[in-house]
Amino acid sequence: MHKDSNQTKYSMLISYLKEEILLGRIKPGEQIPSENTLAKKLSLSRHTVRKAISMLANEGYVYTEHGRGTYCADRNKTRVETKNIGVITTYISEYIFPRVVQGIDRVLSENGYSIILKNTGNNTEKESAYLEEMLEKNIDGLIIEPTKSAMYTNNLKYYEALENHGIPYVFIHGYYQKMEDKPQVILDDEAGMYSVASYLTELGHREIIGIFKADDIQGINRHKGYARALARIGIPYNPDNVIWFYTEDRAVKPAATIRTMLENKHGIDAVACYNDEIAFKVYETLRDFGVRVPEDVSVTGYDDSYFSSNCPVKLTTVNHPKDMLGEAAARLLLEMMKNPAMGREQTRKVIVPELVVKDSCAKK
Amino acid sequence: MHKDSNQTKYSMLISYLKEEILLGRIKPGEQIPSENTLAKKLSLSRHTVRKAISMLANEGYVYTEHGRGTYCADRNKTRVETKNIGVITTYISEYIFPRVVQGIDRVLSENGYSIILKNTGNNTEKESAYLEEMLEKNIDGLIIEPTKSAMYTNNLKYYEALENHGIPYVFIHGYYQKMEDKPQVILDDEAGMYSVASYLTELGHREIIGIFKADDIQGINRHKGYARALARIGIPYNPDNVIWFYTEDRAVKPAATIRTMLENKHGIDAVACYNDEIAFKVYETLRDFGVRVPEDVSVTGYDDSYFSSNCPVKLTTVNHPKDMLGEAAARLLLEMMKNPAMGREQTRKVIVPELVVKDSCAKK
DNA sequence: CAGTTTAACATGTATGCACAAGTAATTTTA
DNA sequence: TAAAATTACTTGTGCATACATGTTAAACTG
Repeated sequence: MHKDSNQTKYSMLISYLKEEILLGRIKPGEQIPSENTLAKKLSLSRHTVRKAISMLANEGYVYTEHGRGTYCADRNKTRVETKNIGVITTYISEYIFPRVVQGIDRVLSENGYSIILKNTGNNTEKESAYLEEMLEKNIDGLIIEPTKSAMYTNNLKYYEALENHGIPYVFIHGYYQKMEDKPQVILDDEAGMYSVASYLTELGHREIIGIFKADDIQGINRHKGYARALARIGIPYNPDNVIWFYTEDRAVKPAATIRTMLENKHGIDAVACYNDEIAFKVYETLRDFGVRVPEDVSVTGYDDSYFSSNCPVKLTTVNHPKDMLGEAAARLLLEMMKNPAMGREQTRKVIVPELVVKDSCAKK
Repeated sequence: MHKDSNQTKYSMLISYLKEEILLGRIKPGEQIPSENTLAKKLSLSRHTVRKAISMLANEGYVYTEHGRGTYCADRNKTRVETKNIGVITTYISEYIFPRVVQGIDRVLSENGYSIILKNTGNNTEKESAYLEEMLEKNIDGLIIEPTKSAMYTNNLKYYEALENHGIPYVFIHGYYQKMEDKPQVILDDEAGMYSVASYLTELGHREIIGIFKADDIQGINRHKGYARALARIGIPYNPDNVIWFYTEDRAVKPAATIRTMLENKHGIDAVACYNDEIAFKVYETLRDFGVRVPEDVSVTGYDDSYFSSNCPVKLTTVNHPKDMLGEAAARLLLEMMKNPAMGREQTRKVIVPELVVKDSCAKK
């Protein structure tokens, strides 16, 4: 420290440390001496050292961590915090979305962040537009439910841009297959459907119809769980027992196909449905056909929604830890913002849902 | 200074001064009390006061002049459009909230705006905190569903501050009685319940039980419509036929009271319920008691939600133009931002809901 | 040896004191 | 009366001390 002496002590210390950092003698991430060490070495009071360091922190040269120490910042990467987090959702399942957003909001609000909300309506072009808008808005982080997660996406460039800008993001509820190593919080759909299908086989059912959604990764995974559960006890996979539908079909196709099966006397022991809404429709179709649930046919739903509890025969289903999903995503994002260099193992969180047994299944 | 006590002293002082500035009680250019004055008045050390002031200076709220004093900065001069609109909602009716937000989002997104979302969980203190946060975030406008709209509020100062800063705001779904001339988009709850109750009287019913929520303005207004419809055809108002409940009661009290009435052979021709959820529970209670709907007793809901369509006997109800409500609020706000000097007549929008006749009512 | 406790050390909050230095109004002085 | 000195304020710099709180690694314990 060899500066003009008509300056103040703290400003001398500031210029000294600044120089060390700018000349690369203290490297980004490197710890600088503790306040007490500096004070002793330079014969200053701790207060004076502290003032210098706090001003350096304000200018972005260093950052402090309570209880650990003070570190040299990487000045190329520091951006202005907006305290806003982007949240992009897709097609809104009315009974899932609000709770997930609530979970996210709870955690983020506690930490002084706000949500900027966008809905894509499962429209890929809107997803592009909103990702671009988020980049412009200088958000501090992003939580996104991918649009048509089982299909091809050409929005990869936006995710790269986010990475280049050092803006962390977390997939929620689904992911693109090209990006399966990216940060994500998802439900184990395969395990969920596996437990449902296993439950049905254990009740003695063999002709188990499966109804799955074809354009979401959730549908793909639930189908896997279904197939695995049947395979486990040696039931050969029968494509005639599987009904696939798309977002656009969902109000008609599943119920109509079941009706056709009934008319054609296709053997049915049980129906494992993609979700409660489908299960509710299947229940109504069976009832209208004079088939009793669960005495003649067992039916299962998925999501543990109001469809499951409002159905005259309460539907056995799989719970959907909506709040937890949102909270977990928000927590992961907060951690990533704190510690930008998190390993891949730490950024994938899988929540295993649980079977909820109600009244719609019986032994064969 | 009346902030939470688990904060530090200097941060309490910071929030106090920030509030004074944001609410316009200290005006730009005005001198704030000297460090010693503040220290003495608040029983703090000068150092603590100094720390608070230096942080405020860093954030641009004040500026200091050596030897002269500390002054309030003019933050309006640095304000730019953020293209962000604040949306504050309260207790989340899961089946209403997402659609309203969707409606708001559709209109705002079309115009290049984004939503910053906050939920108060019907907690007045959270409402304060979020209003303050919105003021800090430099939003371009605000749509807010008031918390506990039938009760007293002491958040008026924040609305005044919004006006001082030239930030337009719109109440949605409810309003405070002290602020009934402020911009708002609401449903005509009185008219809605009036049409339901009139429908029931026209079917020949006379002993009409009414179930209403006591802590929302909606409940108060629906009760008015109920009373007016009965009065119209000369039925005297009978308090024994009216059941009041609170947010905390809602799962138990309405159904329990109906059960008691049945046990006491209280005459019941029809039950007009506050909403579909209540109506669903009432239906179940009647069914369990062996009372047929609609042959013995007619039941009506309100909101045209999934409860109405999932009920074994589809419930006659009143539609809730959720999307329209959100859209109307967003449009009104956009107009106000364009033309800041809008007259009062133009800023109040009342949407009249419509009766939706289904299967739960019959002639007497 | 895995799990817990403890001690050492980091930053964070808060107080007290002393004096430096800039500003503005009042008082004194030539 | 005009310039200078005084005085009473303001913010700025600096030191000593105390205890609170978070982190980490070494020591201890079952």
